[in-house]
Parts: sequence; structure tokens; C-alpha cells
Amino acid sequence: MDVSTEVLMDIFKNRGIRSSYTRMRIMGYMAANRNHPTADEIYSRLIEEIPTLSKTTVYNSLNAFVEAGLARVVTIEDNEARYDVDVSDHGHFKCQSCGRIFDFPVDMDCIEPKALEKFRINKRDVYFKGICPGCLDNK
Amino acid sequence: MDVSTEVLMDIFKNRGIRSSYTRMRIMGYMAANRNHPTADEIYSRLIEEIPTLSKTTVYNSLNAFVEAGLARVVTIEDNEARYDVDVSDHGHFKCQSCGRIFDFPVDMDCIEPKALEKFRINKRDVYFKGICPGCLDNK
DNA sequence: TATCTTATTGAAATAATTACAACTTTATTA
DNA sequence: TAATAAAGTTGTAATTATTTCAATAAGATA
Repeated sequence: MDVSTEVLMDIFKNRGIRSSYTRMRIMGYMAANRNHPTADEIYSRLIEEIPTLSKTTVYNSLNAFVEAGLARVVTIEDNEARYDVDVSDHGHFKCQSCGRIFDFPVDMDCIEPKALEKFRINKRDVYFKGICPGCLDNK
Repeated sequence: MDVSTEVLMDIFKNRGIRSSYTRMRIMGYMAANRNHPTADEIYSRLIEEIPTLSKTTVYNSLNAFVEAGLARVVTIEDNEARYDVDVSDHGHFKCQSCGRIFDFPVDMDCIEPKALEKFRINKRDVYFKGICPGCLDNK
């Protein structure tokens, strides 16, 4: 059992979800590839190394992570859910040309809180779309 | 032809999309019911009065409105697209208890622009989730 | 009014996600 | 360490939102 495996097992235990080989691989993939992957992208990549992997398991694991607060869903597009292991407050920018998703800092306190004084806020998402610098240059 | 019909025909013409009875009814529904309805909600409501209405037509019309800048898509939930005739900058709050969606003002300039200096931004969405005051009281 | 373009319709296709039941693995405790 | 209970994994099938497509109808233009 290598160090990162041990670390992941600890994280799972602390969050009250059971460890398993599959979950560690899925979480490991997300930690290493911060591309905000879809469930299908994770499945396609891991099936090469875990031939018995089921797509249902990927969905189950991702849902477990989200419930445990280890990941968040990014619904910047209406036809697919993406997953992000960075659960701290930040915004997401999707390039309409290359499709890549960029993180950017957001000062959430600065977003009009007065109108929402009487609301309990559990989740904050800021989604921008446009063209990234790389794609602007290639035009 | 009543006044609002005439107004809608003008709006469509100005935006370069063709007028039709169905489109005017769909746009009329959205203008009267600012609940950020789904395509299905619009369809279910209008089929009572337009028995030949097709769900495909609802989707086609909504897409036409969005392309023409007459509506925006609200993807606050990953399994359904909602539509909003208010295309001005504002945030959306979804109550996780009653499901209602509330609008709230957002100062978009205040959202960290430095990191995105070199990006062209076409669309800005702010989605919050939590519990609305009404549901907090009923607890 | 004739004609061209665009909208509407409904059935079928697509694609993402979930439900479910059988089986396997993990964690717990004796 | 072995037995047991609880939870995870798998694959198929179901579900749901949305799109495709070809035929038909309606709107715009001259």
C-alpha cells in the first residue's frame, strides 16, 4: 500500500465513506487530472486499466464523493455533469471554442448578499462562457 | 390582432425570427409566468389550449428564442434546462426544498475580472442553491 | 396569388443517468 | 483469523431529456 493510497483511505474514512480499490482509482484520477471530467471520460480512461469497471460504479462513486463533500458537480452545460475535486469557492469558465474549462477566483462575499439575507445558501456556482486566450490568438 | 400580439410580432421581426401563432403563445407564456419553466412545463400547459402542439416545436421555439437573444437557458440543475425571458445580468437561487427559482441582483463587475482579462466573456451565470425564507419558516 | 422559405408535427433515435438484483468486497467482531 | 453484516460493484434494462428527420403546413415576399 503506497503513500497516496493510504492518504486516500484516510480521507474516505474521515468522510464516512468506505474505501475500495475502484473508488481510490476514480478519486486518484480526478486528483491527477483537474480537467473537470465527465463520468464518461473517467470511465473511458480507467476501463483501460480496470477491465471490469462498470459505468454505474463510476456514477455511484462520484455521487458518493459529492455527498461526502469530496467533490462538486459542475453543470456548466445542460447535457452533461462534470466533476471537480476542488470544493473551495471558485468560478468556472468554459471556452466555447476548445471546450476546456478554466478555474478562476471569485469573491463570493462581493456577490449581492442583501437580497438573499433571509435565504440559507448551501451552494454557490459561477459559470462564465466565452473564448479563451489561446483560441482568441489562433483566429 | 390585439396589442400584445402586435408587440410580439414586432419583437420577433426585429430579432430576425419569423412570427407564428405557436411562438407567440410560447413567448406569451414565458412573459406571463416568470417561473423559469422547463420545456415540458410549457408544453404541458399549452397543450391544453393548442391540442396539436408538439414538444419538438416547444424545443425548436425555445432554441430560436435563445439564439435570437430573447431568452436565456438556466442550467441550475444538471438534468433539465429551464428558460428565462429576462436576459439581463442576474443570479438564480434554487430552493432545495420547494424547488422554486428566485432571481437576485448580481454585480457582475465585482466578480474577479483580473484573472479573466485575456478572455472574451459571452455569458455569465450565477447559480446559488439552498433554502428559501418560506421553507425555513415552515420547519 | 404564386412561390420560396421557414415552422410544425410525430415518430424514432440518441445520450446521460438511474434502478435493480445478483454477486463480491470491505469492515467488524468474536 | 474466521464468520458475519453492511456496503460496493456489475451489467442489463429502464427512464428521461433532447435531437433528428422527413412530410406537411403556414408565413413572408414579390
